[in-house]
Amino acid sequence: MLKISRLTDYGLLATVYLARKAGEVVAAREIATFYHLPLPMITKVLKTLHAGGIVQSYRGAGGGYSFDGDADIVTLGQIIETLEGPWNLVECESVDESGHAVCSIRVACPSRRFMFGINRAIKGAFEQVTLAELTQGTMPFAAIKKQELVQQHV
Amino acid sequence: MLKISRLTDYGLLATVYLARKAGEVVAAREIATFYHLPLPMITKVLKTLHAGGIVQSYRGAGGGYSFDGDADIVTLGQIIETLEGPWNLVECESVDESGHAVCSIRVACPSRRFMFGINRAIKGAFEQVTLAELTQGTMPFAAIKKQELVQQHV
DNA sequence: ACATACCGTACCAAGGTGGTACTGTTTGCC
DNA sequence: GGCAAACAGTACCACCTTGGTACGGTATGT
Repeated sequence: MLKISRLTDYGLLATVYLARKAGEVVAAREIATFYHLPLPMITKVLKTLHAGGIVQSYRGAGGGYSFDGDADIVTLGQIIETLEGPWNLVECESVDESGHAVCSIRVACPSRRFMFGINRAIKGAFEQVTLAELTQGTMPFAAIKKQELVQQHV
Repeated sequence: MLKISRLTDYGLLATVYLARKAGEVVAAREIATFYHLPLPMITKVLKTLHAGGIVQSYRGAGGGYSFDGDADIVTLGQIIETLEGPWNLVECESVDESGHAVCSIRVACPSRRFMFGINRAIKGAFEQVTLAELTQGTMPFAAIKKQELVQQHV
């Protein structure tokens, strides 16, 4: 239905929270209570973020998570990719376990090229928003200009 | 998972097929066999497209569907909106039956503004691709330029 | 030792999606 | 008139994803 999952949304909130306290070790519980969200959800998403290398984790008493990276380098796209996994707008370009194309009418498909392009445009939009901007709460709105980069993808 | 549903995909294919034979009445069966897709799926999606005013329908023997409009005016965005219904990237802006905001932390949410912007950017991307272009198979790639239209949405 | 807090995995209910079936209604044609 | 073609509407179902929970394990500071 063309929307990001709630889990991904939680992940963004958690990342922003950590980025706002960059370098500081914060327990998952603190984030959960701050946003009034169920703790298991936050921990689950933080595990994923850690596995993806977005945040660091510290075990044991006094442990927690922290964002130690550069908020100007980490992008919204990276975070979403980490949380949602690799995705495509349509299955056109997706392949199954054996590496074969999923879509059977792929070569003759009239919408594939467009979808591929829009797919990239959307990913590009996510890629151009940095965590720093998310954290600051400013809004460098990404507009889409047609014919900006006409590409005949073959 | 941030992808359009397969039904919507079918709908795009069907619309393009009709647009390529603009004015001509085509049976659903013809479209289904052309794309090697299950007939009930195609009929279902064509009903939706007709209900949304994208295509015309003709009942009875020799009936079918046809695209009689202007392919330069109909946009990909309109078709998707018809097929998927109104959507938002996140639930932030969605409201329940009584008109209240779904999201409880809405006012303090750090990602809302961005999501709202990206939401619009994506919709804008869809809106800028016309059915005519889809039909021709050319690809006016939509690029996203940051800071193109900085908007401080309140 | 013990409490804190992350790790891994498994589980479950609910909702959405993809697909099918069936009955009705309209219309062209013999 | 009768029949077949083709859309209309609705209901149904299996499957998968999603949101959320539970629980035992491990690391660590006091």
